Amino acid sequence: MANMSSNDLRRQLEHEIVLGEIVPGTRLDEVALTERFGVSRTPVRESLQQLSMMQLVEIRPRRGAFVKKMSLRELVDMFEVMAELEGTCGKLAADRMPDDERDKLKELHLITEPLVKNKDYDGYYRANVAFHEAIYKGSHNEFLSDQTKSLRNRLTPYRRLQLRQSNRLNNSFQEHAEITEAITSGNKELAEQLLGTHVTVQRGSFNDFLASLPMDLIDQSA
Amino acid sequence: MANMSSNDLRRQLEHEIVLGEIVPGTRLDEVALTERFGVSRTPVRESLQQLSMMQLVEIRPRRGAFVKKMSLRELVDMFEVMAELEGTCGKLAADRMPDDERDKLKELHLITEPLVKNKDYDGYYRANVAFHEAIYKGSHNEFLSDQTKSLRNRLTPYRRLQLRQSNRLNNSFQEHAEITEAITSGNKELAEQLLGTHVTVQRGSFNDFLASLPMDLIDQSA
DNA sequence: TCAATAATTCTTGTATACAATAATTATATT
DNA sequence: AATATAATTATTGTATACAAGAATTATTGA
Repeated sequence: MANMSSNDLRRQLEHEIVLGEIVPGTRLDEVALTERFGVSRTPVRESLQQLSMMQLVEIRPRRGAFVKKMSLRELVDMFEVMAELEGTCGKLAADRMPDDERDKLKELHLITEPLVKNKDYDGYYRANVAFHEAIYKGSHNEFLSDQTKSLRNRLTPYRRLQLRQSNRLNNSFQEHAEITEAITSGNKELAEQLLGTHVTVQRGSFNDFLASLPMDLIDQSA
Repeated sequence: MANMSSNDLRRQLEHEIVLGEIVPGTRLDEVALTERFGVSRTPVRESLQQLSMMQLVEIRPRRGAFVKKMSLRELVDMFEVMAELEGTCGKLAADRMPDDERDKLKELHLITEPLVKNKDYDGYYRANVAFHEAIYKGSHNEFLSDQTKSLRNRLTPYRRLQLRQSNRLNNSFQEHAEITEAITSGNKELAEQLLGTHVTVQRGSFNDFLASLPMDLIDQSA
């Protein structure tokens, strides 16, 4: 398939970076990628250029491509924007979701109850993604939905561990209940407010949020 | 200078697309760009890959790169997000701007008064950009500021003509006055609300907004 | 004359070659 | 032995070469 090699490569690397399989800061050696994917440097370089525009990779002239390492400041800023975007999605979803989508959202929430009970972290993680993406789509603004999803992806490496505690799971489930109620009942102000605080801090303090970040992945140069 | 050729190329094309010098839908021929910039296809292609990730260019496999043409739906969605981002910038700026930035904002607003009087459309256009960017920066959230600026750029080709009427100029000036007052006085709710409506509709109707769009630049395929 | 198909040309996508700079290792000097 | 400098190696950035698919033109047959 044509031109797909550089796009495929980009998607694969994107996936690995977002999932934290390639740790922030790692150098992406062109010839190494060449050998790994069995292609020449041309598509490898094109995929790296793409990733650099997605802000997932930093290209330092004449010294190579590196998986982007966020500073604490950058992360805090990004989480703040994420909160706004999630809030906006919730506000619009509360306004615009048709009945079947509201039912689906309720369902997506309810199926997580046993996952919380069984402390199925991986299961809850996946269900959580589905729940939130249903809200993004519920905004019926595809651009907003894509932007929010893309920002979520960029923050994922820094959040993976956040749900790995039983109390956080319970907390998240509780908040989802309120969010679901707000959206399905069409209370857009409440939906916006709940989702705005849900992302970042899980109703805890800013210090709790900071403490939840994996400091070893964070750029301390500045 | 190293690796700068593909980045320079990207920046130059980005500039021309944002300013509408290259009309949406135009095909970007690789060899033509090769000849124009006096470089080989490699940096040309790399810059096109970059632009495609910025959503300014659409690469159709095996048929080339085209300046992205937005559909009406996409535009409406993007303007809706733009309104939210501007509002958020305003809200945060009202909270976070130090005194000197508030003074600077007042000044940026006041210097537009003669421009409005003299119907200096180009001058007002530039001053308007400066005014809004001061608010973005005032949010003291660089990520938000960058995102907002980038989205504004993507929408620019579809807004260039919006201020080309005397009544719109007056209207914009009047709204800026209120926005400036809200931000400098720290009224964040008002700042958010005013900026949210300022972007899109200039307090007019949705139909007025639609009518202001250059339909010839808009993708009608869907 | 028009439609369908074949031949040709053009363009993209990928691989490779070459040049320039950075990184590394070796050598020399104190 | 340690540091500075030179030589070597490796890696990036750009140009070119080649292969495959799309677009265009020419040709054939009704």
